[in-house]
Amino acid sequence: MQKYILKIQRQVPCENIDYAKHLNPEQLEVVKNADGPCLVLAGAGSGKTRTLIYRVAYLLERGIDPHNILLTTFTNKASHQMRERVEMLLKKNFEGLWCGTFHHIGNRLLRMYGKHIGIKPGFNIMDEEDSLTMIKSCLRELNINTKDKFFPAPRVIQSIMSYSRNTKSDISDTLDKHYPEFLQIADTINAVYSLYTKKKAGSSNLDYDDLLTETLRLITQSQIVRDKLSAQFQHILVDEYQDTNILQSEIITLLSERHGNILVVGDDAQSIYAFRGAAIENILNFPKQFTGAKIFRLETNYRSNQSILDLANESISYNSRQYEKHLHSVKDVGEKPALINLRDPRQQAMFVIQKITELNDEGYDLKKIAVLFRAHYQSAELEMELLKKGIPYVMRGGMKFFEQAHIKDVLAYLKIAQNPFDEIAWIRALSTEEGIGAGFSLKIFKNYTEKCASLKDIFNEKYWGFLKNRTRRGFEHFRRIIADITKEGESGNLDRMLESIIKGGYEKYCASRFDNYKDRLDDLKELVNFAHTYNDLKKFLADTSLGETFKGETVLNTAKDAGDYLVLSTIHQAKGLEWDAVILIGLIDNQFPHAKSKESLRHMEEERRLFYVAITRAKDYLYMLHPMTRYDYNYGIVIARPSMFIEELPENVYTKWEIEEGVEVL
DNA sequence: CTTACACGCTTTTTT
DNA sequence: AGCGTGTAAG
Repeated sequence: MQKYILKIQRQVPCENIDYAKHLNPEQLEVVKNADGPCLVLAGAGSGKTRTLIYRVAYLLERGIDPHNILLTTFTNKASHQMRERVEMLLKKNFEGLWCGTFHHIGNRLLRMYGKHIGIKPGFNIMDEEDSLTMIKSCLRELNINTKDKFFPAPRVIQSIMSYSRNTKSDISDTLDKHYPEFLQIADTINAVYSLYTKKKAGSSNLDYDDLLTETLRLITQSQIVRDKLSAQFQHILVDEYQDTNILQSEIITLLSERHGNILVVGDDAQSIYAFRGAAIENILNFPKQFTGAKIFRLETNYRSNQSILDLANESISYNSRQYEKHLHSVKDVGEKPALINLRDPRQQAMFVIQKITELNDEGYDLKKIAVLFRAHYQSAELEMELLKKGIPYVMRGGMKFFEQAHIKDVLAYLKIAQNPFDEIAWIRALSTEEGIGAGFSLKIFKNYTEKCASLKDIFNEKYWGFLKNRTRRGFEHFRRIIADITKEGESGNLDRMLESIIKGGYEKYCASRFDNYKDRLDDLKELVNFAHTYNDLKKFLADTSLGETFKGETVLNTAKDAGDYLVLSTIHQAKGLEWDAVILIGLIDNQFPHAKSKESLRHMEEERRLFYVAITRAKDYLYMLHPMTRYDYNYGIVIARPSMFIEELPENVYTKWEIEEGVEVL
């Protein structure tokens, strides 16, 4: 073999960006000197994203090739924004840049190199619901009596398995630490786990957790791949490091083996994902793990006024385990956060409405205001009032576009075309056919896997004699659709494939099954439009499964046409965002902190960090609301105590407001 | 075997 | 209040 060097022309490194002008000295230090292992402790609102973006731009300007940079983010949205901002800064596109969530990066690596560890590049990705369906079918197959009151619900089994995988511990460990009541059935759960693993492999499916565990296995087991990748990634940058888990930290450790340029950014005070396996130890132990690591601190807050920050600092000081920080604001003292006691959730909703109306009149667009809460159901009353008053709003999170039944039904057919042994997809698609329900779907799929060698064999009559009447007609329809999409698929026409599913029968099914079928048909049209931008089925399906959004948030009908709308969000979803005014609702005991978190100090401290995250979203105004009653599904309306996160605060960090009802005659 | 309907149980947070 | 399971009818 002969080596041939292809010379790649690069622009001469020249500094176009005036870094010193755009960044403060703390940030500048990071941008210019973050070589080798580096930990950046970035307080809330300290411009951590900005710093990362400028660091990437700086590297690119110095001639580092984009494909040698790996930048991981927490959400898809964040990754798009980062890429965009880097491109805006340098006025150039960087296609090659590796930028995305760990799950995305894992997906990409496994498609490219999975074959080294026996993973087919055409694998499908299961979302949480798919994985739950598979767990249920495992339970059935193993003849486990799930009706026993004592037996954990499938959802619980799912979280046990997922948690143990994300923390790299075995099932019994997880049970011992977090679900001691199920310790005695560890064997059963292990049996479910191994069948689940087997089924997944058999149907060439990866679930979300696999995207991490298999990526780690890939670079652990294959020396060739590890060498290649660790040579490639000259610079690795990780955002939100406080919320990474042990798998993720091992992945980046291995990937940085060769060059050692690993820059992690985070704030231990904002670690809020331990419940799904995030290891706050990653950030706490980073200096120990990488001896000689440089530590940077970003302690200037550009977001909140000093009063809001004082309250935040006071609150977080009740937590024991943390890095020492001294966050200070560049803004004035500003207005003290308001603490408001309301009679009940309804009065709370009325207060919110009046307050946002006032703020609106003062010149704050609705978009500058957010209502935040611990859990989705806390927003029910408010949503009703907003609808009544015709105030446009957007609920962040909630049901995602690609998680809706009608979207998943249609995509199931495409998944079969992509990966003909995808059990979940078969069952899903078949179940939408008339005359075929849960029972026959499974029978048909079993028959297919046992007798057929390829998808073509579904057209071979000798295998399908056992189907009669209605079921047969349903199956024939299914075959016709498969035939159509296979044909369209040959020319790589994704939108035509979708059209043949929708027009070929799903439309009718949709109308008969859903009463809001018109909205759903509109969604399907949008799906077709979205598909039009793709020419690779694999990529299209991966993007849809990983929750790549194309509409941004689900904008409610009321808000669709009104350019301005209020944001409603869980605190988790509000991470990384900011608003001029933040209204925190439902600050009551058992809801926030959540009842289940009171069992251990660890959980309590995580809840307090969540409270900290909520407070530090606010720039100018912060309203903390606690109604005196709440609705309990066992007892009906019950008295609610204020959250301990409020009660523990000294009274000088907030202003108490008294509510009096005055009658306004219209 | 499918479908329709009623009851009862549950509700944290999510890539 | 909504979903999933359980039951009875087609």
